[in-house]
Amino acid sequence: MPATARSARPPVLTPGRPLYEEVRAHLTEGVAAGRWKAGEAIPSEADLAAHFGVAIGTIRKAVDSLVAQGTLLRRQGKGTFVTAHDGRRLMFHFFHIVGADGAKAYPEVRTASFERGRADAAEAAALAIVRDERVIRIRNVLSLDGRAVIVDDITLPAALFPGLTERIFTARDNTIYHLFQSRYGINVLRTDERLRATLASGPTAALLGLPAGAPLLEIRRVAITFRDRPVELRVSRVNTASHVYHNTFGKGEAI
Amino acid sequence: MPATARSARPPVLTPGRPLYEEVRAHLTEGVAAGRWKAGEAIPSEADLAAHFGVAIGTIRKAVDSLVAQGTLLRRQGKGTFVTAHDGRRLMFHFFHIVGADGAKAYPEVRTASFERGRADAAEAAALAIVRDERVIRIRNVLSLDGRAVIVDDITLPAALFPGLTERIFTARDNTIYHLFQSRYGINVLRTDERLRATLASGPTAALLGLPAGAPLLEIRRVAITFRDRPVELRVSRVNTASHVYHNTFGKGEAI
DNA sequence: AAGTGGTCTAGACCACTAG
DNA sequence: TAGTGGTCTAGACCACTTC
Repeated sequence: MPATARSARPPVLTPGRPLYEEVRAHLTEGVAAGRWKAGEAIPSEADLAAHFGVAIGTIRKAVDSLVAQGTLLRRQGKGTFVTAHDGRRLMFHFFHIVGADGAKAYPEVRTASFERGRADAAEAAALAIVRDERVIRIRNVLSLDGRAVIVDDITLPAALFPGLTERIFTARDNTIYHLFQSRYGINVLRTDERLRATLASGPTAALLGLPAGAPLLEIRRVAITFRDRPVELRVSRVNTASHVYHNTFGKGEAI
Repeated sequence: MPATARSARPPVLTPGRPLYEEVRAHLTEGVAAGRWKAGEAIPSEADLAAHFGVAIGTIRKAVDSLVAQGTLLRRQGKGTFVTAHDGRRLMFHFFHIVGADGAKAYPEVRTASFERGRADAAEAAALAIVRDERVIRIRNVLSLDGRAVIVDDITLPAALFPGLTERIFTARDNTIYHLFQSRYGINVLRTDERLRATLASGPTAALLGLPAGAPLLEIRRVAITFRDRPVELRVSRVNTASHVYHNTFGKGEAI
């Protein structure tokens, strides 16, 4: 069959852009809409090819990009699955504090406060909501190697997290992004971070056991899901006396 | 022709791993060895397919990964080129300081000192050289919007940069990584960064016009080329009063 | 018109997982 | 043994660049 003679396909694939992009968009929509939930398998490549009326190679190209993006996960012989945020996957995808020697460390989290309020101007701008919209504010203290090292101030749009209580929040046995996903169907796709150096003061200094004037690394992170929707604002203050923020650029594997 | 009946191919492709990985390794080797220089075109996909004795689709898969890695660059209708570090490509790939409002800014660079010396223990460890090996130390002051904001202390293994003088270094009209590439054939593939918060003191404070005790963001970066070879150690100290370090994780494009 | 990369097809066989 | 993803082929046509 020549490449141009496409057979009839149930879902309308609007022309103008490559088929694999159409397929990719449909798959992404399916995940975002919860048609396939985190950890579940999507249909086999052969089924998808039949469903969309395209060759299996086109399906593979679409799935490839979603695997690269982190939305899907392939397991040879088993199937293709929606990525689940358990198993510490995003733990280290989005947590970049390591020991000064580069050793990874799992933080121990304690929730210091959990309150409801209304968005101020900065929060509203970061979360793409209107001012005075309801938000949830959480303060966590993270310890590494038994010492308090990080203070996290988290702001969530309350509308996205109905029924979230301190009890539910602290009872989670996994990362916060896993909670987002398992309870609210929110997949964090990417984060945007801005880092500054500041000086310790007030309650933050006290929580970290530091004198006023000690240097702190401040990380202002916005977590983003499908359709560029911000779902979380998190301001972290890190004592970098014995831990550092670690980061690599470029996907170059050795030859 | 069935998939298993491969025709004779001049370069021996060792079995055991996928053909496209073999091809990828050969292409990477060619770039690393300078067979095709930065900005030059590699052979066409059809030529490569004939040369390696594989299908064009296999070549495409190998090239795809090198394009994703940033080593190669495709231009439809023209060819596939070795990425050149001019045109500010790596400028913003590896320079992450932006205005507090997120606006990109081009730094103005002034070289404050250029000296030769011998590696101390920390430099030797970071650059994978032996202690007391010859190094070049450069101190740059970077200004954004007319104000000194960053002090860079750069350490280079002298063996990798023969004949590098302050005159050559400061005469460059482009980024330092472009100089690495154009004069020494060194392609920076990736960087490893560790960030801490520190306090301003001594000459750094003076260069930035800050009082002692002001908070500074310290970035310790190692630049890495093929075969995981470190080629540069750079310690940057950034005044984040009106600029921030910006960073995103996750390649998620909107649906 | 010729040459390049970009998309897509149809089908083969291999490697892994499960019943 | 059946079903899944992983690799690879051979060839078609399209879109872009250059002459």
